[in-house]
Amino acid sequence: MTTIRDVANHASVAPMTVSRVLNQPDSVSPETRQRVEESIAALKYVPNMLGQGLRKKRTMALGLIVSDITNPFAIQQIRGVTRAARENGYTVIFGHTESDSEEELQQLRALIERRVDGIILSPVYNTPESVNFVQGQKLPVTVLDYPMPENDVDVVRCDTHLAARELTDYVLDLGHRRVAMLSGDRAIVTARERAEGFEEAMAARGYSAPVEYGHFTPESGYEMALGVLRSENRPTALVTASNFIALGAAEAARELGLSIPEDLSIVTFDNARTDTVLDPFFTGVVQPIAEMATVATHFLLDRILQRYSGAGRDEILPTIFEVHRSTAPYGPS
Amino acid sequence: MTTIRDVANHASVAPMTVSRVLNQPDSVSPETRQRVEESIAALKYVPNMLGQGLRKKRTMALGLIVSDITNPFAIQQIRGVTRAARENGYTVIFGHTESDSEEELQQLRALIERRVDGIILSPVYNTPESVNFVQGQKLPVTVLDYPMPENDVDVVRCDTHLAARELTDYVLDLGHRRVAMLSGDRAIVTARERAEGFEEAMAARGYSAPVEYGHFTPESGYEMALGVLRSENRPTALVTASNFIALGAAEAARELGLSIPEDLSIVTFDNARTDTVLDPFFTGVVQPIAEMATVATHFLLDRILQRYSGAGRDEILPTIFEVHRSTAPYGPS
DNA sequence: ATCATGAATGGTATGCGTACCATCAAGCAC
DNA sequence: GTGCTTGATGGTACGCATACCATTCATGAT
Repeated sequence: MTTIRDVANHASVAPMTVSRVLNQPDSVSPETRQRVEESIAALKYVPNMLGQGLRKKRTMALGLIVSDITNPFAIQQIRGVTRAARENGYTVIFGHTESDSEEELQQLRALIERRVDGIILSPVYNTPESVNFVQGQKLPVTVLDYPMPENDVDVVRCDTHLAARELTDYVLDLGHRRVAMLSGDRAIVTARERAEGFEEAMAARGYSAPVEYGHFTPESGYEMALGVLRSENRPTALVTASNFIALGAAEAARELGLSIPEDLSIVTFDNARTDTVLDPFFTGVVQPIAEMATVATHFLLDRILQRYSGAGRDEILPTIFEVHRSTAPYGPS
Repeated sequence: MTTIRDVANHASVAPMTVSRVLNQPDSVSPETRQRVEESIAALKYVPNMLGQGLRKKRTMALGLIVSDITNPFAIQQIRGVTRAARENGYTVIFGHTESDSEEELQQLRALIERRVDGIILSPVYNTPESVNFVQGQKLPVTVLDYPMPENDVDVVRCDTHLAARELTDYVLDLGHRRVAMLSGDRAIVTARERAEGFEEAMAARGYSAPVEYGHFTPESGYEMALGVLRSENRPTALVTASNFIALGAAEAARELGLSIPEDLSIVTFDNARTDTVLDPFFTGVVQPIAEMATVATHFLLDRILQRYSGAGRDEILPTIFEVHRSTAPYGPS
C-alpha cells in the first residue's frame, strides 16, 4: 500500500512536504503543492491513520457503545452521534453489547486499544465499573441515558422518574382506576425509576399500584401482560416501560380478544419517533434522542479539546408527550 | 497512557519480553511471565493497536458498510457480521451511508485510512466505483445483497428475481387477477429485478403487470398505494418490494377503509425476521440474513488469510417464503 | 556588496509495538 | 574440560506520519 514516502519520491520532494500539503497546504508553494497532489492522485495514496494517530496522539475517532442495537432507540442514538461527530471532523467507531455488561467492558477495551479520542457510553447498568475503566485510562467519556451516581462524569439523560408520573397522571385523567405497570429488569435503573414514578402518581391519588418486573423485550411484555390481564378485575390501562414491552402487551391483548384502545389503554416509554414509523400507534413519552446525542457529543468534544475540564455535568432534557391511538377514556363507549 | 516500555521498566525486563508475554506466552519463563502480568495489571496497560497494526501490517478489524441503518434488515446484517467476526478474533468497524453513494465512498475511505484488513459492503447501487476503489488499495472486499456485474469480486446474495416470481405466483394461486407491484428506486438493481420477476410471472399467465417505481420508504409506499388503490378496477393484491413500502401501503389501505387481507392482500420482500417482531404480519419472502452475513464474513476472511485467491465467487442463498396474515384467497368471503 | 529576514524545504528523531538477530547461561555428550 | 544445543532474554531497526530544528535561497534594507 502506498506510503507518504512513495508519494514523496514520485513528486521528488521530502516526505515532510507531502505531509504539509495534506495538513497545512498554505505553507507549501503552489507549484510544489500541485505536483504533490498529482502524485497523490496518481498513486491513489490514502493516509495511514495508524501512523498519524501514533504521532499526533489523536485519532479523530469517537467510540460509541449502545446496549441493544435492535432497539430503534439505539439506532437513533447512533445516527445522532454519527452526524454530530462528522460535523466536527470525527469518525465514529461503534460497538454493541447485546445488553451484557461483561461484553460492555470488552467493547470498551477494544475502543481503547484503538485509541479513540473519547467514548460515548449508553450503559447496560448504572454501576460504576465501565466509567471507571475508561477514566482510568485518562480517556474522556460521556454517559447517555442513565444517571451515574457513583461516577464523576458527564451525563445526558431525561428525567424518566418525572415522565413516569406524567404518563400515569394522563391515564388517570382519562378516568382509568385499575392501572398496572409492566417494567423491565429490576437491575436496570430505568426500570426502577419508571416503576417508582408510576407508584408515586398512583399513591398520590390513593390507588394501589401493581408493578410487574420483567425484561425490555416483546416476549417479556407478552408474558407480563398475559398474567395481568387474566386476573379478575383486570386493569383497564397499562403503563409499560418500553416500546418493546408495549408491543408484547398489545399482542397479548389481541390474543385475549381485547381491543386497544376500546377495552384496554396502553401508554409507554421509549416510543422512539423514528423515520421508520409512519403512523405511531402508542401514546406515550418520547425522548429527544437526536438532541441527546448532539449534546452528548458536544460534551465529549469539550473534554477532548479541553474546552471544559470541571466536574461532571448532568444535562436533563425534557421528554415529549405524544397522544396516539392506544388510549381512550375509561368507560363504556 | 501506559506503554509497553513502562510495563517493561516496572517489571525490569525488556519491552520484547512484555510483547512476548502478550503474544507468545509459552516462550517466556513462568516466573518472568507472572512478574510481567502483575506489572500489566498494576499499570492498567492496554496495548496500543496503532503501533501494533503499524508493525504487524494488520489491524484485526473488518469494515462493514450498510446503506440504511434504520432498516431492520441492515441491523441483522450488522449483528451477523459482528458475531462471525468476533468468533474469528476480529473487531468490526462500521459505517452507514444513508443511501448516498458519495457518502459511501467517504465511509470506505475512512475505513481504508484506518487500515481495516478487509471490507464487507452492502452498497447503494451496483455500479463498480466503490468496489474498484477498495480493490485499488489491494484490500479484500465482499459485497452483500447485490450482484456486481462489472466487478470481479466475491458476492453473497439471494436470487430476488426468482423470489419475485414465486411471490407473484403465490398471489395468483390465491385467485387474484388484478395485482400491482410497488417497487423502489429504479436506479437500484433490486428494485428492477423484483419488478422484472413480477412482470414475468404475470406475463406467463397472460395478465397485465402494472409496476410503480418509487422509493424504499413507507412514505413512498403510501403514495404509490394511494394512487393505485384509488384507480377504478383497483387491484385486489399488491406485491411490494420492501417491508417499508408494505408498511406505507398498509397505511394507505387503512385510510381508504380497506381491510387487510379481506379487501386487499399484500405480499412483500425483505420482511426481515427480526427478534423485535413478535408476530409478523406480512406474508412474503425473507432473506436468510444471518447466514448471508456469516458467509460474507468467511469469504472475506478467506481472502485476508489467503485461503482463497481465485476469481470472484457468487454465492446465491435461497430465500424463505413465509405466510402470515396479510394475504387471503380472492373472492367474496 | 553585506547582512538580516522570511519563505520553502529537508533531515532527524519520535510515537508504540514487534521482527529479527544477537547474546548468554544452563544442560548435555564425550 | 570442550564444544554444542536449547531456552530465555535483550538490542536494534522498522512500519508510517509528523514535530522540531536546520538549511537554503531569494528578497529587501542599508
